Amino acid sequence: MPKLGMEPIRRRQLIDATLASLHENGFADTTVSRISARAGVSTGIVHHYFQGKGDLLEATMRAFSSDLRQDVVRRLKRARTPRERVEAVLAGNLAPMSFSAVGVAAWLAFWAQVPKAVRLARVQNIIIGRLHGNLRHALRQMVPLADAERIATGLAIMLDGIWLRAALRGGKPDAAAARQLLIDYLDCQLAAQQQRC
Amino acid sequence: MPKLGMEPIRRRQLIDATLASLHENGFADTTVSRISARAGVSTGIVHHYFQGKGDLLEATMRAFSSDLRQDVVRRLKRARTPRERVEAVLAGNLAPMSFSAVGVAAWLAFWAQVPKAVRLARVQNIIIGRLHGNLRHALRQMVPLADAERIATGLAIMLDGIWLRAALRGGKPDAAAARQLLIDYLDCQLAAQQQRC
Amino acid sequence: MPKLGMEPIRRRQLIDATLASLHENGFADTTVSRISARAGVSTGIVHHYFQGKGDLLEATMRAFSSDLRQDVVRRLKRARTPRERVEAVLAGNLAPMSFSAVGVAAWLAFWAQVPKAVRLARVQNIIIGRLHGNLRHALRQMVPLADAERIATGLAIMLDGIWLRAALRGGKPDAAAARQLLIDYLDCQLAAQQQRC
Amino acid sequence: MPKLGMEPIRRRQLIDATLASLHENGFADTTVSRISARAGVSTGIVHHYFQGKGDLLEATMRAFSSDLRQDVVRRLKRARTPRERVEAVLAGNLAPMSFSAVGVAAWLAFWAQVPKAVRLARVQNIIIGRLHGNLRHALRQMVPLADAERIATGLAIMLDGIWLRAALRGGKPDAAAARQLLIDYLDCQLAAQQQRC
DNA sequence: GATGAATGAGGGTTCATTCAT
DNA sequence: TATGAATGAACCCTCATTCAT
Repeated sequence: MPKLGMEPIRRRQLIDATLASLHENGFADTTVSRISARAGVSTGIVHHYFQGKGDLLEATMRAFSSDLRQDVVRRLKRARTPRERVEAVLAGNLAPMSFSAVGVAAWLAFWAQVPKAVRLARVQNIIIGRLHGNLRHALRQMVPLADAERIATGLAIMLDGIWLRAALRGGKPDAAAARQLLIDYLDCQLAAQQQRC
Repeated sequence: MPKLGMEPIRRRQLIDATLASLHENGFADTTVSRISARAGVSTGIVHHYFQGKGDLLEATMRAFSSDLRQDVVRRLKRARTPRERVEAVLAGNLAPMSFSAVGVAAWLAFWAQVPKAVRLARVQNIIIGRLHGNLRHALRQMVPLADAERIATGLAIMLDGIWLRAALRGGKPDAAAARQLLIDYLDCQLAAQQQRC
Repeated sequence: MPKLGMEPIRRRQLIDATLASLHENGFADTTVSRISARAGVSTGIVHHYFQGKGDLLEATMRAFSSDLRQDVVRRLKRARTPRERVEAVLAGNLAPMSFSAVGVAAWLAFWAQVPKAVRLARVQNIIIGRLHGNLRHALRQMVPLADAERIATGLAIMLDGIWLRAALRGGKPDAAAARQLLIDYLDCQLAAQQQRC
Repeated sequence: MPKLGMEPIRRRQLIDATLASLHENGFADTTVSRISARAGVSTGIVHHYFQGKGDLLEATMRAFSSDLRQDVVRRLKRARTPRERVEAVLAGNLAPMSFSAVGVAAWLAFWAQVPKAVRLARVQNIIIGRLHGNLRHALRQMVPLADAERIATGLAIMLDGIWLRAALRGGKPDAAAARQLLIDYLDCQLAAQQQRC
């Protein structure tokens, strides 16, 4: 008699083990057998719940981005003003759940695969699009469209730089300093825009 | 007498082939045999001029960073004012020689190895240190130290974000747009600082 | 459920194939692929059941020495007098199971690795120690300790010479002639010792 | 203008370097490049003075055995009685020049190649033949032929066992202890033979 | 559902040998 | 005579994947 409902459990186990291994071993040393060992299952199981290693990696990237997204959405719902919405997006991208040692390390590993892995590139595009969209939409209510576009791009790129640096430095990322840098950029740009009017 | 003086020639050939392969095949598929094939030599030659694959990769990273550095230094020499010096550093980091499709792709590949490759991490730290130092030093003559520090960090992180995005997008990087973003950030910060006085 | 209990079977298969290859191809040409081919399995399997080639070689040496030891122990159990015990040790070291064309060839190959392979040296030391101990203990009951020591050493060294010669000559070792030589040595020494009293 | 008469010098350099490497690195790690490095010449030179690595190894074995032989011959010339001649042969095989850490290590390495290297086997056979011949001839004048044969074999095999043990133990071989063992064997056998008459 | 035994292609690396100089 | 650049085959080993159980 087969155990029922194991699928979501096993998938999550393997995805978590993949994230952990990306952080601990790096992409090159994240093998199927290491992932399954960390998940406490056999190697064969990976191909039972995923089509292969590539599929597992893609699922991991999606799961991670989905977590991040949900956090941002939750924060956006609580935001009352456009400014609060911008800050909600930034805060969501710096929340400890995602902006962690494991998170940034895994994400850097994914980035490096994007240029050659079409499936991962697709996920990456969606994430970038969502981030830009969220920022643009909120900023649009504070400044003209062209400025909103420009500032959104600046914030998004700076956010990428922040994640990258966090991954390169290792250790627990400093969310406070990161937030400071972004808010500083935001304030400066908004002030300059005000002045031009 | 054997052929003499082949070492620098072969080393450069292999380094160039490595850069090309990182761009074309990605890090995972950059194998010794692919590198040597592209360089038009046998696989054995790699171990004749380098300690191994890891050594070749490190040498490639160093060579690339050295090229970039020389470009920056050359530009710094021509700069007359502090402002020109800041712009020289930025321009050097966006010059077509380094900020190219091949360059950013290779660099992303290296970034991904940094967390697990101590040797590459060392190179990376030197580069970051140099970039921050150059920016800080020039800015120091325009604004108070604390502000110089802050703006230098902002510019450096944004520069990383820009390279990352360029690598993720693929194709020829848009240096003009990148410069715009950085100059915009710089001007905005300098203006804000002026106002506070 | 996968096939269970394959480990001891496969290990023995591979160890036997290693012994055969050492005899047939010599140490230098005993490669993982030749061993696995002879065992009728893939090359990968070697690293499934052993840490690597070195581990397999060590395991082979241990298995061989263990076989030899068990034979000696069995014979020692049947021996009633000290003299019978000495002969039991010698006979065990000349029994067809170990003192065969394959056995002596493999053993010569191992000897040659001992000076540079710490792991194998360890095994070798244990074997030598056991041989000396067994001989000394039995002789101790026939002659004074100093003589027992001396005769044991003579027998052990002669045994090594016999195995070495057998390996160098090739073909089926001549156990009868070897036994003759050893018994001759033993008798001569015992007689001389008697006379001195 | 070519340097003349380099051949014997270079050959000897390479042979000495080979012996040294066999002792230091073992057979498996005695490569052409290590040998030539130790001899202070280029790798190509080996194939200039020898047909290849195998030829160099054979030449090394021959040179070593030739040295040993000359030492024995010199001692035999000085021997006045049959007994002195037996002892001369034994002493020659235990003289520090050959019976050294380097010598026994190199010799063990050669032994291991004998079963699969016809050329080396040939050299080995000559050496063994010479040793047996010398011993037999001297003993023939002291005891009946059958006994001379038997004792010569015993001494020769024990000598092999002694060299083998010395190689396995490492460090400087103990010639005195070895001589003791052989003389002890010789005396015992001669005494027993006397008695039988 | 789950195992882990088994495969075999492909990885980096070493090495004896050749050859232009 | 002597060099060392260059080759390419063969080495050990790792790995994603498959499959009988």
